Amino acid sequence: MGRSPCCEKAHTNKGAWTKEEDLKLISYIKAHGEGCWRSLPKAAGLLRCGKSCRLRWINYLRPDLKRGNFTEEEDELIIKLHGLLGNKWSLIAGRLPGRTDNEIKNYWNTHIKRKLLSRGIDPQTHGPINGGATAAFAAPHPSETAAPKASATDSCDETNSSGGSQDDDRDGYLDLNLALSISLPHRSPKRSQPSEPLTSAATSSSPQAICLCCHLGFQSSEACSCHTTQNPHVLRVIRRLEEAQH
DNA sequence: AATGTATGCAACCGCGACGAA
DNA sequence: ATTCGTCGCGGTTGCATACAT
Repeated sequence: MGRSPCCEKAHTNKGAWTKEEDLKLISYIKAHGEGCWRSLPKAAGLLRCGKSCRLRWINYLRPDLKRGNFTEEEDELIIKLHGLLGNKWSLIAGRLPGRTDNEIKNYWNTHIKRKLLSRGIDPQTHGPINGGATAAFAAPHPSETAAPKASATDSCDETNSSGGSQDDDRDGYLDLNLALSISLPHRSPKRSQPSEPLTSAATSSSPQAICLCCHLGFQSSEACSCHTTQNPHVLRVIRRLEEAQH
């Protein structure tokens, strides 16, 4: 039972994008918006698969991209977020306006890993390279657990009652806005209908609408800004966390 | 100047999640 | 409840460039 290919590979270009292809993609999206990626290439006159178009747009052509070097503040933010979220590059990117998950992932692998190693910090555990001492950013590492999404929430609910070193662990995050009101970069209309009831549920009526920082026990801190978010995607993330718990 | 090696980045691949039928 | 199509994510690859010898 094989999976059908995402596109007709025999008639698609691969590899680096040409200026002409870029222009076609940009002008099409400017005119029609980010619609269905699968049909976009044909409509735009591109011999590319939809995935390739999406990637090119998100990682390179989007007008709101920053480009350029990462600042020291961005470095530190990425390190902290990675300590909390693990290799969830899209979530990390959501906290860094103008940066893409791919860019951050590359930057992590080429720069920050080395930076941490030079500090004597293990880039995966965020703890000291030698010795099993408590990690510098000791939030449960999603990539190290069997159920990453559940672990993030479990760490909140369970450690709140069990105490432990949670308070110590939080110290590294207190200056972070962890209301993962992740401004997921451009969702397709199909998946983020403005008319979806999620918005209102997230902001007012639903008791389920609790931001991740609340889940992590930060609701009494300045880090929590769930009450300010209007982003329906917040609830999407939260809902998944909720589901993972049950 | 030529060659080898390291580095950085763009792009691809495979898989899981999700919604619609 | 199941299947199918699509999207998005994370890991990996491969090319271009920089740097060293």
